[in-house]
Amino acid sequence: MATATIRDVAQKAGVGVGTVSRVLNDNVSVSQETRRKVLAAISELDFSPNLAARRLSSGKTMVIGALVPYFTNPSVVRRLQGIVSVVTNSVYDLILFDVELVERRDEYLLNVLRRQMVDGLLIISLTPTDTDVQHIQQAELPTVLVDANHPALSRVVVDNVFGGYQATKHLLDLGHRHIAYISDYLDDPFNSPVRDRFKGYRQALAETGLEFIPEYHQQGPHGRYEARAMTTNLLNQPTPPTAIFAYSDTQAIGVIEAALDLGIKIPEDLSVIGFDNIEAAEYLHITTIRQALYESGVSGCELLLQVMANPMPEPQEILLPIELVQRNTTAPPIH
Amino acid sequence: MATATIRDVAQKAGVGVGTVSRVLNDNVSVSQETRRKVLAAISELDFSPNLAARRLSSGKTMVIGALVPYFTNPSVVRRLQGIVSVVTNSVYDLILFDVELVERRDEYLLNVLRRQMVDGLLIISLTPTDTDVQHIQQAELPTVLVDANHPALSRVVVDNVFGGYQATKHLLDLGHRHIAYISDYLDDPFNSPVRDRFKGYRQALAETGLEFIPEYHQQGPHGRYEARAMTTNLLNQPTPPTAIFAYSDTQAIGVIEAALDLGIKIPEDLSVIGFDNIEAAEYLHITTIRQALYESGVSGCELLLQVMANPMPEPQEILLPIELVQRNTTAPPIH
DNA sequence: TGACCAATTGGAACCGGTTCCATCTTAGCT
DNA sequence: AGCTAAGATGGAACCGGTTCCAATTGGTCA
Repeated sequence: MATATIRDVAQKAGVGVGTVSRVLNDNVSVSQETRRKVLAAISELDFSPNLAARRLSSGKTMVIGALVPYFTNPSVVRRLQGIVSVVTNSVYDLILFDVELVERRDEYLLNVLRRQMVDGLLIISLTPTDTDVQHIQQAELPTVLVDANHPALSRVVVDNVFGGYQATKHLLDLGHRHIAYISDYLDDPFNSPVRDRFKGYRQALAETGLEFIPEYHQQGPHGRYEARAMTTNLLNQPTPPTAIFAYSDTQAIGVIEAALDLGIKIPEDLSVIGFDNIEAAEYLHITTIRQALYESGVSGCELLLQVMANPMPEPQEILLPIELVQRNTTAPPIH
Repeated sequence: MATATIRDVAQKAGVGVGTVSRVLNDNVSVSQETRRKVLAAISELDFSPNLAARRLSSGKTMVIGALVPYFTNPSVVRRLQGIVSVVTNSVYDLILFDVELVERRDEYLLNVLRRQMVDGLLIISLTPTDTDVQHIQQAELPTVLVDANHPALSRVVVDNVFGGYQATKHLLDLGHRHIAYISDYLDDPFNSPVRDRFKGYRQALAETGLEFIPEYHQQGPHGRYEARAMTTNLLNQPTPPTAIFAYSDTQAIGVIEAALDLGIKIPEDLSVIGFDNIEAAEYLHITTIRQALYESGVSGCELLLQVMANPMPEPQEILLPIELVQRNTTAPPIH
């Protein structure tokens, strides 16, 4: 069956197309009787308005976009789950843009902006440049950052400096004095948390009067295997660290595996603390800094819906709490 | 800036709108010189074609839909990651429909079909009813099932009966004779794997001359906590099982936690085998049946793209292999 | 040289909604 | 009774692309 159009409905109901449109969009003035007739015609023809046409004429897409980096990253997935839970209960649909290659990030953003693909945009764990922000503002697209920061955009963030500080402080409090940090590349322009946590790490060290030892900071691509390699580097040094702060739980798992390989006991010989509190951290009893991943998605999406409904003059910031979760991978050093 | 339209481009380039459209869609006959002029005008005006308009006039949405149940389920996430990896490298965008409530499943499907929201549809882990299939065929929407089965639709599947058989056989081969199965509700019409694996379980038992003991089958909502409760039920029986086959790794984790609570040692006192081989199974060294989750998403999406490009008269079936992964949660029974 | 054909191009019609404006009722008020 | 205002309705114009048809141009061949 060729799908019915609004004109078919109008004809069948004996009214004009404008009236049918009014019935479809409720709220406007249509008499009871007319509405009844139109609804009857609609159900008789099994009519459902064509989305593309509706979008073109109304200028609204009824779609929210989510720009995510590395959809394979468990913390990103968790945030997305929060987003999905909110979108599912709204009138919007969700379109997913996965940025696997940082070089293609721009392309995506511009594409989304210029083609009016979405009514609102969530950017996850990708710090936008000033140029990006300019583009966004020019396009007047409601946008919310989740786990990324920019003064000109609304955002849901966590105090990563404090998180890095807290993780390091925990190790210091246990008595460790040789504390390493393994992380993603510090100079990744789109990853600001990696720098913030590093800052917190150094603050805690400085506060205790410890010097920062460059050899104790290893950086590389994100991932379990990469973390494993970095850990081996660390543990083969003349004075190996007695504790390792990993930028993410995923990396902490790599650290643990490397230690296992080398016959180094955790937490007796080596303390490990991660970050994020992904599910696997719970299974493996990894001490970590919990951040509200799922909730960040929920809040981010709720904030976006608000901004879309009535644009706010000032960008909003929602700060989510973090918390040390002590489990079984940290303990005082032996000597 | 009000975004430029194709007519603005036409005017600036001194050509007709048809010509601009031809340039945009390549392949048709446009002279070198004209093409150059048009492209110049396009870049000068920073023009990008409006998607809604393109969709309306061409009838193509350039969007693929993915209908998934419980986006929080790790195996579903893994499949989706496979899908995303393929979609990202295609010209299509991905729209995600998360069905949290089974009752709303129909609503989603009909909505997607009738409003021509997508050019192709992937249905993950949701077995469609005959009525659903009728609707899909009526709408002539290219559709591929992933981890779900229906003879009239193309699909990517795994032999779940064999999987259940293999898991149970592994336990039998180790010498177990009291083997329980914990699973989702068997009568969930949209979850056929749960029944298939159960069938395999019973086949293996029967083949060994063992009777099926109803008390050894526990069913309930999917989840770690629910699995924990079911395990406690099992282990408190007069003759508790010496081995448990869990429908999913997530449930196997619940089983392990319950055993830990009760001071029951794994694998010495209790063997546990899961299904799926999600990442956590690797971390926790759970013996399981590996199915190619990520690959199922990849193949499913590739198959869909094929079907969309040139519709096939016959529905295709791709059967992915499964494999026993022996780790540390299964061993021979003590007595 | 004239007929014919292919390549190129312009632009109207169309996709199926929304929206605005003009028109027509009808009730309310003096 | 006459006038006004509010409510209901029809339908043209519009959103911004694609596509088809007709027209123009230039080249080829007999």
